[in-house]
Amino acid sequence: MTSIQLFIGQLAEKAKCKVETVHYYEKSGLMPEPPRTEGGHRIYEIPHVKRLNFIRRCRELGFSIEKIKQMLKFIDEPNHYCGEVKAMAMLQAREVQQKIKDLERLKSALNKMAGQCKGENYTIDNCPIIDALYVVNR
Amino acid sequence: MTSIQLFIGQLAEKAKCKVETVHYYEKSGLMPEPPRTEGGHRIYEIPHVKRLNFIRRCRELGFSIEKIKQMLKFIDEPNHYCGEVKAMAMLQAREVQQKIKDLERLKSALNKMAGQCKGENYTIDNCPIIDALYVVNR
DNA sequence: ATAGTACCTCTAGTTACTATAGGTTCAAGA
DNA sequence: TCTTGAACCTATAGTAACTAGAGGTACTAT
Repeated sequence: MTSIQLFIGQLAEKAKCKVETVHYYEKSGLMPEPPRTEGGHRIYEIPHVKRLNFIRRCRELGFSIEKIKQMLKFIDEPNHYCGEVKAMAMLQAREVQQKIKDLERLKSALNKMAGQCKGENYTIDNCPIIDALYVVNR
Repeated sequence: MTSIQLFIGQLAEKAKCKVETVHYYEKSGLMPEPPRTEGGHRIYEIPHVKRLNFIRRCRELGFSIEKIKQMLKFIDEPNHYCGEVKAMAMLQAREVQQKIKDLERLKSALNKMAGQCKGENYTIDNCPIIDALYVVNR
C-alpha cells in the first residue's frame, strides 16, 4: 500500500498558495517539518494538504497566524479536557460572530453608497459615494 | 478673515488616527505636503481634515492605499465619472459578502465542534472544523 | 527665561507574506 | 548513463500599512 506523496510545489498548488508561503508556515510553526528525500526535498501527504488548506482558509477569514496556531492545537494535542476545548471553540465562535457583524455593517454601507450612485453621466462633483465618505464628522 | 489652522496633532485627532499615520500618508502620496511654519511645523486646514477622514473611512471599509489613491485621483482630477467609483464600491461589497459566507461556515463548524465535544479525540482526518474549511474548489 | 509639551526626521520593528540570488536535486529524454 | 531543465533548497531582502523609538527643535504658557 503506497500512499500519495507530494513535493512542496504540488502541495502549494493544491492549497492555491505559493511555495514560499509553505516555507513561511513551517518556520512559523503552523506546518510541521515533514520528512525529506535523500537530497533534502520535503515530502508531504494528504493530511498536510488538509492542514495547509485549513490555514489558508482561516487566513482569508482574517484570523492571525497566532489564532490559527491555537486552533491547530485542538487537532495536534487532542488530550485537552473536554471543557477546555469547548470553551476555546465557543470563544472563537463569538469572535467570528463579531467579525460577521462588522462585515455586515461594511457591506450595507458599500451597497447603500453604490445604490445612491446613478453611474454613467454624473461627474465626480456630485457623486454620492464620494459625498458619503468625504465628511468631517461621523 | 482668518481661516482655521491646525497642527498635525489636531488634524490626527479629528480623524481619529495617529500623527505617524499622517506622516505615512504624506510619504505615500495620499496627503499633500502642506505649508509649514517658520520652524517647520506642518499647517493644515479644513480640506485636509476632510481628505484625511475620507482616507481613514476607506481604510475601515477595506480599501487598500492604492485603491484610495485611485479614488482620490477622481477628486483631484475631476475629469472622471461617478460610475468608476460605484464599480469599485460594488466590487468591494462582493468581496465582503464572500467573507461573511465563509465566516458563517466557520462559526457553525466551531459551534458544532463545541457541541460534539464529549472527549473523543479528533484526528486531522475527521475534525469537523477542518472539514468545514476544506473546500477544494471555490 | 524657562519648562513642558508637541513637533521634526530618520530608522527600525511588526505581520504575513513575496521575490530574488545562488546553488542542488529530481526525473524525463537522448 | 548522461544531460538538461524544471523544481527544489537556504538565506536574505522587499512589500503593505502602519507603529514605536531615538535624538533633537519649535511652540506657547507661565
